[in-house]
Amino acid sequence: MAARESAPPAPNAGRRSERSRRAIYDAALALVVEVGYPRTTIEGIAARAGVGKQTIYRWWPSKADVLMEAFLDLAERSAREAGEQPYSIPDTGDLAADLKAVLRATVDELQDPAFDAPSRALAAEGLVNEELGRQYVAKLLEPSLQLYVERLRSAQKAGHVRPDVDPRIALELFVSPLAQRWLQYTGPISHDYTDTLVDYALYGLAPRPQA
Amino acid sequence: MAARESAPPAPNAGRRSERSRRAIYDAALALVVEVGYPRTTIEGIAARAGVGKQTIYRWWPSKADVLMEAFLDLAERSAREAGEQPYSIPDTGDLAADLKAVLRATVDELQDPAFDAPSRALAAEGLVNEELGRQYVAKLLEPSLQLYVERLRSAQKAGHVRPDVDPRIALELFVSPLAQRWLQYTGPISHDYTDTLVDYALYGLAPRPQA
Amino acid sequence: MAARESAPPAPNAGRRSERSRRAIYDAALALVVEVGYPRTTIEGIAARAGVGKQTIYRWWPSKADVLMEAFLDLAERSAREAGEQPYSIPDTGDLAADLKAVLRATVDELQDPAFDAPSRALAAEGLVNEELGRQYVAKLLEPSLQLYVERLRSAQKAGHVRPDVDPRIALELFVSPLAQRWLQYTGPISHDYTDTLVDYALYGLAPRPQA
Amino acid sequence: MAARESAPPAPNAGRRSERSRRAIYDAALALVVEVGYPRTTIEGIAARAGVGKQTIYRWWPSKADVLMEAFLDLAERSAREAGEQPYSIPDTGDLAADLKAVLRATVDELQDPAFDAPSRALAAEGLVNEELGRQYVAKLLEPSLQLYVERLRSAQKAGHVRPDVDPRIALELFVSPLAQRWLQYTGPISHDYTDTLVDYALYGLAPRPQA
DNA sequence: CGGTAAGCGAGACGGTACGTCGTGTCTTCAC
DNA sequence: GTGAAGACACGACGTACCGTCTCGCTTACCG
Repeated sequence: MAARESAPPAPNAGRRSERSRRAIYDAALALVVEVGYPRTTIEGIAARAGVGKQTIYRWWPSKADVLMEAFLDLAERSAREAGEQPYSIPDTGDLAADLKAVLRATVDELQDPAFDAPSRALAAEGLVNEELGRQYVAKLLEPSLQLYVERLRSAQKAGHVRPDVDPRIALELFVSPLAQRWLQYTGPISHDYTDTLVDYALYGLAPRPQA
Repeated sequence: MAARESAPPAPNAGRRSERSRRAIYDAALALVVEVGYPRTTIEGIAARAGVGKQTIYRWWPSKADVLMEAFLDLAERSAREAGEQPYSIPDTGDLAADLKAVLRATVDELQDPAFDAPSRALAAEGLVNEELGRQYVAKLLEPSLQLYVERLRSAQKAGHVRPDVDPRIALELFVSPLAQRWLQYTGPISHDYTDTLVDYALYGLAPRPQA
Repeated sequence: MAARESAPPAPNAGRRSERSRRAIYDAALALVVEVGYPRTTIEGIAARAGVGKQTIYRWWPSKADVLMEAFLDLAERSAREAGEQPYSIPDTGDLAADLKAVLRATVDELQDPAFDAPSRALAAEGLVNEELGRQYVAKLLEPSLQLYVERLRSAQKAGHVRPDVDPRIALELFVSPLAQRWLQYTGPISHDYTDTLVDYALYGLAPRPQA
Repeated sequence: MAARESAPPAPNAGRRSERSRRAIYDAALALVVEVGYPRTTIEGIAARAGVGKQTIYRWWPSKADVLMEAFLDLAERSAREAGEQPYSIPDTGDLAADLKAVLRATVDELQDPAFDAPSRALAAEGLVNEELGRQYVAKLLEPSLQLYVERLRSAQKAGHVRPDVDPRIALELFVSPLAQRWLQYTGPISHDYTDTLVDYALYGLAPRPQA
């Protein structure tokens, strides 16, 4: 439609070296895992990728953007490998069981440094850089959360969730606590823990009148 | 009993300049608000505080630690100003109302840049630096969360919360969603929103058998 | 044959900026004249030359080495400007007259701050840093002294100097006293003074048997 | 007659600690020998002497002045130890022999690091700091040179030196070459060398008419 | 002979410069 | 005409000393 950039001559994406891109992704992810995000530098990435610095600056505006793309690419590849229906929450009819299953899988994923390190790094950058934070949410978080929204809608249709409940808010009852414990070290995360969250969220804290 | 440091000669805290400390706190907080955390530098803090860099390095190991102390000091002073019972959650007997009131106050606080900017900066640093992250939790977060624990225990005694519920986990149902929306920009925060969180958390998402 | 450096990656001299080099030379010489050697700093040179500090550290190991090169360059340029026979001592057949002429010119040169300041600074550094001192001698002093050696050899051939005299030592009789008075302020320097030195050195202090 | 300083309250020399002064002298001399002059710092001297920095700043204006006094003190003590007539040149009637003897002794002294290091350091500082340079000459150099003046005067009376020769200049013919070789590494120094200097200086470079 | 003011060891302070590292821009050369 | 290589201006880092300034303390002198 229109040129995106104005000042720089807008590099010709057609000629872009796929080889370099891959090397940069790999280097960025490896460095974040190995030395941590703050000690990961653009010079370091370039050196490790066997690439000129300019090649990075030509295509990405910042270290965080490199990592963001690298991580999205990683997620995509993982998903592709993992198999069929790339992303969705099972719907067996038993809402509690389905949520527990997904959250258990999430807990496992969060323990994997290859996922934890870059993801945490991006989150950290996003806290302090609103622009990037919103990208993080839009590209990484929200797509996953929408799966919960769908599963909860389905549960509402089946009468297992109150119809007046807003699914986008409801999902936060079990997702946000896990997220916070993970990111901020406010507590240990485990399968038991997420099971409990699901139970509390679905049935509430207040005693049931009859039961 | 035992010497703490070994390499550096352990500065004599008795001789410390109160004047400099105050100036450093003020400068650090002001800069984080004005130019943002990443562009806040130790040199900048020193210059603004009218202090030698060494005076900062003598007493703090890193920018983040300076900010942490500065922010703790700020919180303390605010609390002292604010009044008597420094921190507690009202206990009117109506759990929902009490929680909503506290969360509304928290929402307001999170909008204040003087609180938001440093707090967010520390959280960001903590994501990527586990040591600091745990300090952040221990010194800033957990004390507040304990107030929720107490209030929930009191509610359990009054029979307003199921006795088998773990209050430390329960509080996350309404605190963590707010925290995540605030920190990660996953959604807007408002009084309505926190009210809803309290309702969902207390009464659950699943329909009640009788009502 | 063998790599010279090992730790630093040995900058590529081909890419070196001539512009920066010149600016650094000029700044270094100007500062030494204006504020003196001890108050000439690498930061100051960089600032005045409009150059990053690293550009200095990349090419020179120390302030003294910068100044050494700058001064050598200055000397070379002066010589080139000055004209034809770049460096030599006249040989009119009258040894005393020739030596007096050269020494008078030297006296004049030593009074010029543009020469005195850097030269003295390098000498001072060389006193305390043997490595640099030897460079100073090899690059700056010895070439000039060799001219005296040649002139004295020529005089020996002509029978004006005893054949058993070592010219390399002989020249010190008039050069070193001047050098010491100049460098150490042990006495005033003037054309009369150097004339006297030549006379004393050529004809000795002891009375001549006949005369 | 009048207070020397005006701004500072002029420390009371009567109360001065002799113990500290000695310790400072010793530390200064030792450090200059061990680590070299440029890496000798006032902080280092104070630490090594077990003395507060202020005790140094109270009594001396600069590192060089400390060293100057320390070295003068050392020289004095050495002289006192060495024996009776602290400094003088023998007068056996044989001028050449007497000069050679003294210069040989000087050569030996210049090889001793305890003498060489501080002396060289002060000379270096003096090159670049005229004020100090003149002090160096007045306090350290000139007194020794005066001994040569006297010896030469005596030789003139005895008819061994031409009466029209200026002894203050004459002495430089053998002293300055040695000084330059020593300070600037322009050549090796040895007994042979100084013997040669004396011969050249006394009898000149030009051939004698008769012999 | 007891009080007080000085010198003292100690070391924190506001500064300046150090030498290094990383940024983002620019230029050169090879493919 | 893209990309590897890397020099460049710049800015911040964390360290070392500077010279000044309190702090107790000890020590002499003086009233």
